[in-house]
Amino acid sequence: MSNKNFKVNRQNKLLELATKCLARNPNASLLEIADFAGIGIATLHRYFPGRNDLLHAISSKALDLVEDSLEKVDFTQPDIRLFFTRIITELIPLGDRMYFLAADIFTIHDEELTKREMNIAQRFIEKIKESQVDKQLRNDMKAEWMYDMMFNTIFLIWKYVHDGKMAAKDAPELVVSTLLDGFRDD
Amino acid sequence: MSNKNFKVNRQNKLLELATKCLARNPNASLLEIADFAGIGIATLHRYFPGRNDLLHAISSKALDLVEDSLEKVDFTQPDIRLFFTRIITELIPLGDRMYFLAADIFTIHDEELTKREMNIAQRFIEKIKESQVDKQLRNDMKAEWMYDMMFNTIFLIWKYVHDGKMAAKDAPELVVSTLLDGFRDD
DNA sequence: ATTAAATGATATATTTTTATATCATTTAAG
DNA sequence: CTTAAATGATATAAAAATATATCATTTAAT
Repeated sequence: MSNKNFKVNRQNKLLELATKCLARNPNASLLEIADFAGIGIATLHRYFPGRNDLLHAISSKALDLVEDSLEKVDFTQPDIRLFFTRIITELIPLGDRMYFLAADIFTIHDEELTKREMNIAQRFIEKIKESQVDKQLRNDMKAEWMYDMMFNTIFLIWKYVHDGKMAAKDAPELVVSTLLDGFRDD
Repeated sequence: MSNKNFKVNRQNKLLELATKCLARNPNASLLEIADFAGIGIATLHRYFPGRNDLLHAISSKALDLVEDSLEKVDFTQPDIRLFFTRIITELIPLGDRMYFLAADIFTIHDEELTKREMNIAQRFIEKIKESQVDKQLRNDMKAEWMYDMMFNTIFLIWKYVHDGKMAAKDAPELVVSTLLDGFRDD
């Protein structure tokens, strides 16, 4: 039992390092990934039989993290600005472990993963639609578009934080204000 | 002379098809690219000695297209909304030929290309800064951020148009309004 | 301390990708 | 029509990536 947990933790650590390596160079070979993680190529193959298995595990883990984040957020929060701030504050620290949900390259065409992604999207889109009904958000724009913009913007701010162009603590406010208020001076 | 133009046109056509192929599958092999373009792998190598040469040419061509688009746009247009609408209308039809400027995967670490990208960015950033001074755009946000958001949003709408989620003609207004006005209902 | 499992290094095999060479056929120009 | 260049198909070489096997060493559990 504790043995199994040890293995699981090691696997998680490996996943995290593999993710970081691939975020730096999406074309990294398995050998490069193993070196980066400080393990032998043989061990990498023991944990993940093939490249696809690794990519799938990374994607799945990324979805785990997002799902966990959503658990912590109150979707009944009536103020959409507070809601957005809360969720984005939660998501930003996930950093490059999220890279994979954005980069098409890694998209594993897997029914289960796609389904999970769609479920996440659906929760947001419904929340957005509610806010459209009660006039907090514009009604002349599709909720799906707003959702995609939100995630797209989060990916952009991740890069900013990663590149040191912005402090993580300032990120949520910038993202929320950009999305809700736009660039226009009023 | 006309012989040379024939070759150049053929090369352009090949570049376009290669780009489309890579946009669909960024890990496409050279053989897949050649097949997609309906030419032999030998011919592909004749035009582009190696994979990097091809990627470099694609990136360069993409920058050509953006630069050409900028040429058509009046940067002295004082109304920033009209300016944004104009430039985005110009950029959207470039479609997946632009994919490469967004996807990190293809980033060729090439001084010349980086320089050209930076020049393009600089023109926009200066325009944005001017609009901040005359109170058309918010002053509490870095111009660089607005620029990155703009391109990021254009990439997103490209996907929408490509996937048939949106008519190309409706795209510019949505992008401009999203960026300038935000999601908030007011 | 002993034992069994896991690991990393290494060697090696397999597969895939990239690159080059050859040649008959097609194409464009004069 | 003739000629020279360009092309695509094919073969093949070279390189890179992926996968498997072996084994001495390390590690964790008892």
